Amino acid sequence: MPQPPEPARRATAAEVARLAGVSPAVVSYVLNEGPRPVAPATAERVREAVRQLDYRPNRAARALRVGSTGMVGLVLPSVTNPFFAAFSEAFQAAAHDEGLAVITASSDAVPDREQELVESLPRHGIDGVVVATVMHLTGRPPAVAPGVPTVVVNAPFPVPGVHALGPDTRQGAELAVEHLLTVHGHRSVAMVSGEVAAERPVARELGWQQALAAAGAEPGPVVRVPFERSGGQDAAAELLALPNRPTAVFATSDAQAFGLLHGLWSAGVRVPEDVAVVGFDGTDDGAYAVPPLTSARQPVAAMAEAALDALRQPAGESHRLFALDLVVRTSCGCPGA
Amino acid sequence: MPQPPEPARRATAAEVARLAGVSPAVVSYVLNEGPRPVAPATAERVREAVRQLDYRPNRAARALRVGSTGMVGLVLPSVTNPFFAAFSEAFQAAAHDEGLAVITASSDAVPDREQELVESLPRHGIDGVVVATVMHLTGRPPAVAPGVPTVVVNAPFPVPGVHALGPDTRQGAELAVEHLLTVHGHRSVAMVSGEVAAERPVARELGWQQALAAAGAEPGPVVRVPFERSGGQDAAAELLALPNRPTAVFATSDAQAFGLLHGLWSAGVRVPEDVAVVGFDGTDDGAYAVPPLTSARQPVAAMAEAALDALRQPAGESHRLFALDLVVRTSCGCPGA
DNA sequence: GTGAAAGCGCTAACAT
DNA sequence: ATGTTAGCGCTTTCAC
Repeated sequence: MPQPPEPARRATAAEVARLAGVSPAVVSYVLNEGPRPVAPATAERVREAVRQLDYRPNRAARALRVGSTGMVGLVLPSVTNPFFAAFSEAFQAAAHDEGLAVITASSDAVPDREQELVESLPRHGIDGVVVATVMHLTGRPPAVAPGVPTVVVNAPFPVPGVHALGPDTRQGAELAVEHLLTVHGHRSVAMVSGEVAAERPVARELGWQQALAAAGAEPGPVVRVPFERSGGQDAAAELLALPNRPTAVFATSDAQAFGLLHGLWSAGVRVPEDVAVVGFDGTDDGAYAVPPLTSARQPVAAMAEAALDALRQPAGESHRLFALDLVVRTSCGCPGA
Repeated sequence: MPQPPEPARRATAAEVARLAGVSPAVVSYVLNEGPRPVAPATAERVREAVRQLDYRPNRAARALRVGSTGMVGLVLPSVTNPFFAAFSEAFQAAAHDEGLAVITASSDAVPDREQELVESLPRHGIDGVVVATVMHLTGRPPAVAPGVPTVVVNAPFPVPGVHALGPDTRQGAELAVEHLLTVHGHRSVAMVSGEVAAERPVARELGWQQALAAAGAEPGPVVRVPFERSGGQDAAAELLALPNRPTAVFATSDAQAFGLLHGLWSAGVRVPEDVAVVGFDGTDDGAYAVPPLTSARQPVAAMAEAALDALRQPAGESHRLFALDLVVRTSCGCPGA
C-alpha cells in the first residue's frame, strides 16, 4: 500500500546516495547524465532511491555551484495590453520547452520602473533578462545590468550594446495603409501613433508616409497618444473634432485601435462605413472587437524564440527586424466571413 | 572621471569585506541590518565598498544558506484572459512591495498542465506557489507540492488541505441578476456559465437562481461554454437559436461576456435594446467593450494581497470568500455617462 | 566505474 | 562591536 511518504523536509542527494549504497558523486552523475559514465545497474538503484525519497535537487545549491539558475527574467510594460499578453504567453511556452522558468515583472510603461526592474531582477540570480522596452518614451535605452545577458524586444531600432529585435514597423505600417489605399480606395488616412521621444526616427510613420506617397495621396493628420486603449479613445475624440475628417485611420497598436473603435462607436460613427480602421499587432482579441479588427500581425512566436536565442548569444550588439502579415477582418471595409 | 568599473565577474562579500577592512560577517550584518549591531562608521565604510564594487549579493548562495529564495510562483490558466491579466498585475505589485519576485507560468486551463506546473515550479527553489485553479473542470483539486506552501485562488469553494480563496460567486451573481430584474424589469434571464465538474455545487448558478426566485421569475436557459471569448461567442449562437429568446443574459466571466457581445452583434442583435447582458469579473476592459459592459467586479487587489498573506500562514485548510460590487455601464440597459 | 573531498558565496553561531 | 568559522546541497576534479 503506497503510504504517502511525507518527510516535510526534502531529501538531499547524500540521503539518496546512502539509500542506494553509492557516493553522492554517482547520484549527480546519474541525474545529470554525466560528466562520468555510470553502470546501468547502479543507475537504476539510484533512480529507485530518488523515487522512494521523492528527491528533488535543490536548485539554489546547484545554481551556487554551477553559476546558472535556469531562470530568465521578462520585463513587460503591462500584461494588460493584449500584445504583451500574447508575447508573454509565447515566451513562456518557448522557455518552458527548454526547461527554463520565467520571472515576470511589469514596468507599467514607466521608464524608471523598467530600469529598476532590469536592475533588480538579476539579483535573483537570473541567467538573462529580456525586456520589452518602452524606451522610445525617453530616447534613452534601458541601462542593462552589467554581466547579465540582456535582450531588448519590441525595439524598432537598434539599442546600443545589446541584442535587440522588434517588428518591422515600416513594412507593417506600409502593409496596413496600402490595404486601405489600394483595396478600399481611401485617400485620407489618419494615424494614431504612440508617444515617442522627439529625436528618434519614427519608423511606423515612415511606412505610412511611403504607402501614402506611392498612392499619390497626402499624409493625413497624426495624433499621438499612449499605447493603451484609453489613448485610442482620446484619439477618436481628437480625430472627430477635425475640420475635415479622415475616412480611414491606422493605429500603431491594437490596444489603441480598440480604444479608437470604442470612441468612434460612442460618437455614433460607424466603422467601416463612416471611417475605416486598421490596427497593428494582429492580436487574437481583434477577432472579437466590434467590428472585428483588421491588423498587421507581429510574428509573436518567432519573436519569442528569437529573444530566447539571442540570450544565449555572446554579448554584443545586433538588431533583427521581423516582417508582419495582414490579418484581414472587417474594420477596414472588407466583407465579413 | 568615473571610469565604468567593469569587472565582468561579480564582486563577492569577501571582496567587499577586504576593501572595507572588515570581516565578511560585518558585511552581512550591514546588508541585512542584523542580526548584530554595527558601528555607524563601519557600516558606512562597508556601504561605500559595496558601491565601489557594485556588489550584489548572490541570491543562490543566500538561498542555500537561509533556505528561502524570495520568489513565489504564480500559475494562471492564461494571461490572455483579462481577469487573470489583472490578477497577475495586482499580484506582482503586491509581491514587489514585499521584495518578492514572481515566477509566472500559464497552464492554458488544462488541468494536467496545471498539475505539472505546480510540481515543477518548486524545483526552482520557490517559497510558495499560488495557483489560479481550473480544477472545477475535473472536480479534482491540484495535487499540491509537498513541503511547498500553496494557496489556491479563484476557488469558489474550499480545497482540501490548502488555503484557498475566491470570489463569492453566489453574492456576485445575485448582484448582477438582481440588477437586471429589479432596475430593468427583465423576467427571463439566461446564463452563460463555464464548464464545471458534474459533482460540484455550482455557486454562480445558485446566486442566479436565488435572485430569480426572489423576484418571482423563472430560471431561464443556461448554456455551458469554456471561460473564454470564443465560448461566449458560441453561447450567443446557442441562445439565439432558442424558441423563445431570453431578454437578458448573465455571463459568468467578462471574457465570455465579450464573446457574447461579439456574437450578438454579428447576428444583428442590439445590446441592450434587444437583449441586455451583464458580466462577472468587472475588468477594466469592459469599459471599452461595445457597448460598455456592466459587470460584477472582483476585488482583485485585495485578493492578491490575501493570497500573498495566505502563503505565509502555517499550512492548513481555509477558505475565504470575497464580495463583489457592481460596476454599472450600459450593456445592462442603464444610460451611458 | 566509483569514491573522497574541495568549494561555490553567503549567514549566523560562537568567540573575542 | 567585530572576527572566525562551519556549513547550506550540490557538482566535479582527481585519485583509485
